[in-house]
Amino acid sequence: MGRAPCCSKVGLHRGPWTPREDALLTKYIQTHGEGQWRSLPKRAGLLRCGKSCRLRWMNYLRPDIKRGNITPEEDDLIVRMHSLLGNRWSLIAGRLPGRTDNEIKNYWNTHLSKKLRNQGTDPKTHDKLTEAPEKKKGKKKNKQKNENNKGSEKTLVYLPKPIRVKALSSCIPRTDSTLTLNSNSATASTSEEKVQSPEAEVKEVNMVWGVGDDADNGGIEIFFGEDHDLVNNTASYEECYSDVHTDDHGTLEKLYEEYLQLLNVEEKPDELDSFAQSLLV
DNA sequence: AAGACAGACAACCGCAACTGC
DNA sequence: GGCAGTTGCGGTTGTCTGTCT
Repeated sequence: MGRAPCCSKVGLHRGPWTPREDALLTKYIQTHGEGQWRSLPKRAGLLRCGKSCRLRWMNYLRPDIKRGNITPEEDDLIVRMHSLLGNRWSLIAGRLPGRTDNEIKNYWNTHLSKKLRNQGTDPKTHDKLTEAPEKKKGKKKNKQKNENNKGSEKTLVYLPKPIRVKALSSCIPRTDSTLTLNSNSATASTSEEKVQSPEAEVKEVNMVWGVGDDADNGGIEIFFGEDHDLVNNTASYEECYSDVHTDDHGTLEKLYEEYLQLLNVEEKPDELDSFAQSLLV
């Protein structure tokens, strides 16, 4: 609180990135790896704030990013994930390999919310709209954005604060994981990102995630980690190093089903119910 | 052809969570 | 436990581009 925004320094570039800036950033990260965003611009010779560099890398320059052409299957998965998770774009993006939270957020705001509205579904709650689909507004654009919430009666929907997934590994690529589940736990395996350094040994690590007791807080926690012993002993997982092909409708379908399973695990109904409620309310 | 408008999406901002001291 | 620095997330805004008049 009260801290000055990191981009407030005068003399720093803002706005669209130039190819040269992209090249500098990419080259630097390929050599030195991600992180240290605050000092990165200076070391990379960029007149940008660290935040801007991080955003540019995460959303556009990372080698594993897939741009454009959201498939109908992905489209469908996004809608259904949104109905489960709400505006947790990073969680949704994490289940769509190669897609970023920003891209999904934009896609939602520009395409999907309209599409749902036209289908008579409230894009926020995924309930059926009682009124006819909103007519196309006339010509006000940006300025009108803020007005939208003023005039109309707002339905208050309680959404719990987003829970931050505990990262037990310092560098887990969010967008390149395949989930495999059994009935007791959710596990995932991931091929570790290779951007740290061209010289860096490419290592492949099994990543696991699951739901467990959070004894400290008396609740449930979701965790990610590098090893299966992070999951309870009964956990099993399949080794899966292959890339995820999101064109594969079956894979996306499976991901969604697995989420549903996660929310319906029978072993700890009370805790999981509350967990599920926290996501769904 | 030119201006107005709307759509799309890249980028920014503020804040919360995390981390290390 | 408190504080300050860093990172990540979601909401919002700015700008570019295509389409319409």
